[in-house]
Amino acid sequence: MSAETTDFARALREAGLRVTQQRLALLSILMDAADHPNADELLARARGLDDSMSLATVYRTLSALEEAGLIRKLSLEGEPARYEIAPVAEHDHLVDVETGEVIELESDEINRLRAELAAKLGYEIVSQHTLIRARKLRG
Amino acid sequence: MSAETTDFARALREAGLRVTQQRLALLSILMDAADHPNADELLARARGLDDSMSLATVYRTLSALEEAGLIRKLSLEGEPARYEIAPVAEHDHLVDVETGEVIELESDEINRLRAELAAKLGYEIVSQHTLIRARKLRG
DNA sequence: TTGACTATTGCGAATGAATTGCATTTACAG
DNA sequence: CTGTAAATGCAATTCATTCGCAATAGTCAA
Repeated sequence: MSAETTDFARALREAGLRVTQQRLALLSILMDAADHPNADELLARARGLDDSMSLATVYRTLSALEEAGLIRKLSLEGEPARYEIAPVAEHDHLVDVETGEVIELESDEINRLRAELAAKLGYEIVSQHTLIRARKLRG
Repeated sequence: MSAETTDFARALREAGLRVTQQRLALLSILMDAADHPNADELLARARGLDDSMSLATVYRTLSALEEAGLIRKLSLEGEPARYEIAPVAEHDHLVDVETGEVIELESDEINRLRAELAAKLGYEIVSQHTLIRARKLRG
């Protein structure tokens, strides 16, 4: 097993989860994914590694991994949720309204403003996410 | 009819939509709502005014009104979408993770930062929304 | 006003993402 | 190795939302 696989196993154990083929498969698929796959796409890719995986397991695994903080669920409007490996730094998303492409946005400054805004109201932020729908400008 | 009802009728006509009892009812309910009701709640309230309204009509009307820019759909994680009258100034939302209460946030500054961010990537913003989940700090 | 045209509605059935019950399998502690 | 609870696969279910279709009701022109 590669170093990465070992890391996933440790991460699972630290989260109090058993290390299963299915969980390792989904984690490695998400780690390698350049895009933000949804449950069906994850199932299709996972079956390339282990053709017995079921959709129910994909959903249950994704919930468990999200709860453990290992992955992030990205709920978009009118389409199935997409998933990504939990980013080291939190980031927001920009969806190209024409192509559906998802672009990751960094902005510490925005995060700081939001934290201040919440604090002013007497709240501490649990999670925050900005979703921008945008159209590519003609070059 | 009150001035408000007349305004709604004009708004509908300007959007190229027929002025129906159902649309007026939903618009006035949303205008008066202090909260952010979902489709079921809107149906229940609408039946107080017109007990023949159907859930299908609620959904179809909400889509039409949203498309016309008269209302805004607020998609939350794991629960039915909620709706609000289209605000004069765009704003974001903070959801209290303990009570489910939705608080509206103003931040021109954040909006400006997001527009800049998008422009830098060659995009023009179609819509943008920030959802913060937060916990009330002990006084 | 009246009639005609077509958007809108109500109803029930259908859809589709996500969840669940249950019997079987598997991880892993002892 | 063995026992036990956790995890899985499958099929059935849930629930928000959408759709087909016949009936109704806005709107527009005469």
